[in-house]
Amino acid sequence: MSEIAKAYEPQAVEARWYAKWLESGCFKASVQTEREPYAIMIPPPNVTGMLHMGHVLDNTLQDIFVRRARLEGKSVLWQPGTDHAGIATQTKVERQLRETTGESKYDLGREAFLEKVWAFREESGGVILKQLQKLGASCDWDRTSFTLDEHYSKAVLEAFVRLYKRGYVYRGKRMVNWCPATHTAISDEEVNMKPQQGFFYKMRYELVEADGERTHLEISTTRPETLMGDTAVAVHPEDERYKHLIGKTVWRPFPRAAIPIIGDAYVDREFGTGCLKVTPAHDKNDFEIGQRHDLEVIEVIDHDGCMNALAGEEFAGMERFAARKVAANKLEAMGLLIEREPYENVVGFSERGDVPIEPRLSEQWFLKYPKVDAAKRAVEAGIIKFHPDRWKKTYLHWLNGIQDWCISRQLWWGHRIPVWYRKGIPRTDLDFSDPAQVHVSVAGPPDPENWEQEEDVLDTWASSYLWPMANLGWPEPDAAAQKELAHWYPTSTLVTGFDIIFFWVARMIMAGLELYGEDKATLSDAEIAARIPFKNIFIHGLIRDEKGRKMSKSLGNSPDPLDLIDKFGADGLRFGICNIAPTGSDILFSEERIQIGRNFCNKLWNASRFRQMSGPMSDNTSLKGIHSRIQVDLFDDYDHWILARLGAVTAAVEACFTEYDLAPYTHKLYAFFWSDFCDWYVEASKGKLKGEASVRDNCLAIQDLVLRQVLQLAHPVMPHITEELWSGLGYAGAASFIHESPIPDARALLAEISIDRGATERVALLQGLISEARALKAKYNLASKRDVSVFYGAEGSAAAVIADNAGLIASLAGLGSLERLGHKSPEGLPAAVTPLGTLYLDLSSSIDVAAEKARLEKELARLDKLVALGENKLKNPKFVESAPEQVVAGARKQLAETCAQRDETKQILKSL
RNA sequence: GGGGGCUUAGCUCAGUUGGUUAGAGCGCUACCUUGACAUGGUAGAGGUCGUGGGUUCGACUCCCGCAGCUCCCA
Repeated sequence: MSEIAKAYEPQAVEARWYAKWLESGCFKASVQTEREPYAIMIPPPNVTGMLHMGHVLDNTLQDIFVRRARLEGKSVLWQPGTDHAGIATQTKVERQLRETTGESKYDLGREAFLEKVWAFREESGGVILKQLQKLGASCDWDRTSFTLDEHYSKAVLEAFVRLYKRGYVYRGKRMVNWCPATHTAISDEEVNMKPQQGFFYKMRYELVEADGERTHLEISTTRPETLMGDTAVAVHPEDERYKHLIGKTVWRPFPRAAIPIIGDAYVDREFGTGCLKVTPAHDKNDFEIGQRHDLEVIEVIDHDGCMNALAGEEFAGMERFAARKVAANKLEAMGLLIEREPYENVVGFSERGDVPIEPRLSEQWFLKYPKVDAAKRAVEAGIIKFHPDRWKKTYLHWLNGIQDWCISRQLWWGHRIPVWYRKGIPRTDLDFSDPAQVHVSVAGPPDPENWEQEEDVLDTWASSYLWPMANLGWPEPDAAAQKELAHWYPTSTLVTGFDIIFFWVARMIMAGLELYGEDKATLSDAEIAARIPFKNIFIHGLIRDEKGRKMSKSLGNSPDPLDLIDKFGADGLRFGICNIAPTGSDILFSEERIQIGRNFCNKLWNASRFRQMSGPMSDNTSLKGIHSRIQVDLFDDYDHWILARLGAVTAAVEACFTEYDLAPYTHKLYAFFWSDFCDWYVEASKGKLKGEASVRDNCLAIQDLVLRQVLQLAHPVMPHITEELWSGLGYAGAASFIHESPIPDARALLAEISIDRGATERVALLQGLISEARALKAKYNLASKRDVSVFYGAEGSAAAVIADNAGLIASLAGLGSLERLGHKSPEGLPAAVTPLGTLYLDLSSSIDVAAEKARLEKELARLDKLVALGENKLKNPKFVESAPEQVVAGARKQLAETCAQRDETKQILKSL
């Protein structure tokens, strides 16, 4: 125990305790079967990423959960790690390369380029984890995992091979989102829709054989550069204007060719002219129409976004947007362009390359999702729970419309797909069912010289979807890993943002259901429960700036969390961010809004310091010891009241964790500590601390109990300062940390202390009286005077309560004297009606009668309204009959009190 | 077009199965440096809970319609 410094300096305190925690192995996870297991797998941040506000929120929440679990005596694992972030990392290194040596990855070749990426990761790969430590994250760092680690890679390839053998993985030519800038397929989730200003081109396609008067069809499009790939024109089969033309042909202008007119219900008759040009190679919907009508697929745009030879000699090699203008001009020259109408449409942009994506037909690897029904069942039956619950709708909705997942990426940085093709056979001629031609295994073929490996790598999500299993030793756990799996799998809680429910959360669930255990077609609920990767999913919002905009580098609206830690302390930032994180979807961030965290740290610090200054410190090393110093027979009303409140806040915080509803956590803690304890209890204690030793020591013991509990309640959200004060106030025995003492629940906390409920009610009345007395003084500009005389007009029990607490009232309200009115006439004195009778301000000087009258009349009007409200309610026989007794009694009591206050106010008014 | 969410004080949000006279933080106003804390204290102003119906003794809360905002999917 040492003297608490005057000012709280978070930087020094935080660094010191974090180092001690690491040194003492406080975060180390170990299987202790006698304790309840609790495990969280960190959502792996990008290995080369930097800490941003989203990480701060996500990891603060996880740290809160695991630190609370440690306080509850559980056997805790928080697994850290990073993912390799295929496309993000690769493009970063490519850019670096281009800027430094001017080389491209092709100049270096695959192997040498990958060496560069590994070097980059060695250099910057640990940064984000170090930043998490600054935040106070209590991960078991010795277990830090990386998706390209040897053991992890093995798991990824094993999963691929198993899924392939079970028929879920296949190679196919399909429409994908192609990023022409980075030359890879990307997932739907990596496509951002942006409104774009363009033109709606109306053009004419001549009929091969005129149909009476009609010589052509008018067709609208935003993409004339694709017309060279048109292989049909579609109309709605029931469109009266066109349906007789179905089966006839029109001329594609260039390269000139006759293409069929087909009928397909996909066509929207209201949209444009009702005629749709069909380019199966360059539009997802057109491709599907093409499949239905067996249309030819002509690719005219290459992987780099440039036109190819099939588009015609004059277009070959031309960039696609240049080609758009040229194609339109050419149509115009041919007299086939009717108009260019300015038009805004929504275009998908590649998140990585920031260029419009090109729907493109390409050979890719796909995964048909396994265990979709079981994945739905798991959530519908509550085997996995979303918090808040409503996110399960989003999850189920997605699973209901699920489409095969394109898992291949045309990148080098990632898990190279474990498929080998026999040399000498053209890829297009391969028979995938023949193992002599296509080899699929983790180890590769025994005669590698005769094979060449698939060039593509797996989508990063197709590795991170194994995160919970693979980090605990799947698929080949050794003896130790088997114990860990048995202990911690399924993990307890996944903490993540709603934006990755689809591409991470749902996929992890399906992976677990399919791969964790034997190959089984259908699963019972018990099997589902054993295979799922986690039991609870805690979904939080995304951090936006105070105007609701997404945080981004280009807007410059994203603060550096490390700056914020410097400014507010890690604990301050954590408390602040947690305090403004509602269970809704977005969190509007501003520094102003998290100052509360720093202020709360300051308050906690100073209240602790004040305790130390208030009187001698006794032995605080055990809860039992503190209990033994508390003597209920010495309690006054405030002592009963504060302990009742302490029990209530303990139970409320516990409920936050059992119900996964963290929103009230910081709010309840703050309200209890700041208002109940500091503003009322400590203030009320000040007199007692100067009085008799037995009363003083009892009061100090109660403060010790409250502070001890508050530190433990607050520890999950503000670990450093609570650890510091835990030791500073002497709660730590020899070298013990705060989390090593199990947090008592409300029952254990109050053990043999029986709370007088009557006392807690009296305190509420006294608070009302004191507030009124202060307000009365303030109205006469006497707020700062501490020698004001006040009379009270109460009778009976109310008078007794006032008399019993006269000293306290005088001290809290700043009164020189508080006396019973007796026979003295209150006429002309300013008064305030309180729950404990009327107070009169003893003013020797004259008062502003008009102002006083106006004030009281306003008050009277308010009371009249309330009385009418209460009377009407009680006059209604149905209310009296059907409402619960308590509610009716409460209404009666309230009405009586309000009536008394009204009458009293009337009386005062009359006497003025 | 399909689905979700939101609408409560100037701002950001709470409000637990319907039950007293709707709360907090910030901001604002006035007063206060009183022996923990000005990152503080005391008091105060400020809301017909988006709108129109319905159910009920009773609706911020449940149901339906409408309006506005927002996100996701196509």
